[in-house]
Amino acid sequence: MTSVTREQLTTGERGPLEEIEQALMQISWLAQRQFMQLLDDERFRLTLPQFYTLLHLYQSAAECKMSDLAEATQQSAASLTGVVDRLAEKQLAERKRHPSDRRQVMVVVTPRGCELIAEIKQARREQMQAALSHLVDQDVDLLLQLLDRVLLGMARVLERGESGRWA
Amino acid sequence: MTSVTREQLTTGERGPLEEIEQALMQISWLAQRQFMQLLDDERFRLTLPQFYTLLHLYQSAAECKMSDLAEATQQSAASLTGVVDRLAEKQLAERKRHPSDRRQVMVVVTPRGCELIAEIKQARREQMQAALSHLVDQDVDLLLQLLDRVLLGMARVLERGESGRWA
DNA sequence: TCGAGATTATCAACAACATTAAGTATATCA
DNA sequence: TGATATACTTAATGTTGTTGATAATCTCGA
Repeated sequence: MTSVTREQLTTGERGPLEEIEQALMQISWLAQRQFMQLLDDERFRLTLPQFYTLLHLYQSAAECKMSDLAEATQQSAASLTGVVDRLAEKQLAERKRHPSDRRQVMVVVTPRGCELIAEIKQARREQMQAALSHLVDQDVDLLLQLLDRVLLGMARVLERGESGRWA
Repeated sequence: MTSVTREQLTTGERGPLEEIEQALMQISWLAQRQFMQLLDDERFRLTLPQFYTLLHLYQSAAECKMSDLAEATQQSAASLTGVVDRLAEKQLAERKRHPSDRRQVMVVVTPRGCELIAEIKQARREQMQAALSHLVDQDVDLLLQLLDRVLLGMARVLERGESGRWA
């Protein structure tokens, strides 16, 4: 547990934790912006919510309930309806009915959707490798371990945020 | 020497670089989603583009040209016009004329805007500390160094992307 | 000094999302 | 059966992103 000084509470602080926070947020913003432009390529023509929604379908083996998909991708149910509409129009995903509970709508990725995701991941890998090319193997392994732990922490915060709002 | 299977070459590969790429993109998406919800709090009522625009004004000491602001925040000039409109309505930023070149519009953050940014940074720090609380000091320093290098690499890719599109 | 061409920012029209509240269909259970 | 809960969609409004056109201003050569 890191100790917190009074200065950190009152003024601007400049502890390493805040620097990490700033670096992470800046990376997040830039990465999403870069990726948005990549997805806008005529080969793909996807938006960020469309991509992350399709990606979750691609990664989850079986079909996926709307409400689970909304929680996994951190979108509201109302937004997701429109996103899935557009994925279905493009024939990248399909809606099905749950056999026993007809209220539920199940979504699956189509073969065409799988292909597209694979192409996008390939393009993104090239883009990212350019950004990470100056890291040596040792750094890569270390960074990966640390990022996994950050991700774990963020997921945990999100879970807690479900019911009671943090902050 | 680790051997490379045929699967890694043809299908999804699973090298550490790709894992970093995936972890980074997932963190970016979640971080932006979390932060979007935080900014939606009644205390702030900002959107992500509004925040990052205001943040850049806050961090750059002097007033800022529209085109420079657009490049720094990675938004199109047309989008930025609307964003600055809304910041000005909320009295968080102001437009000025460049004295000698009257085509240019200079933007500055107001004292009210500075206060708001400070409050948001404080709230975000608390949120982020919850996510990073399980990292020990040593990890924090290491992670920071690595993130800085990632950021550097991404900025460099962005610069090159100005003229010729990557990927 | 005048006018052609650049530069800078804005506008207009449209699609995609986010949010909120209301609505519809289905399930559950007393 | 009827009340209530659940799962999803719809509708209304605001913000952002894209593209192409427009307006204002500057620069520079004739």
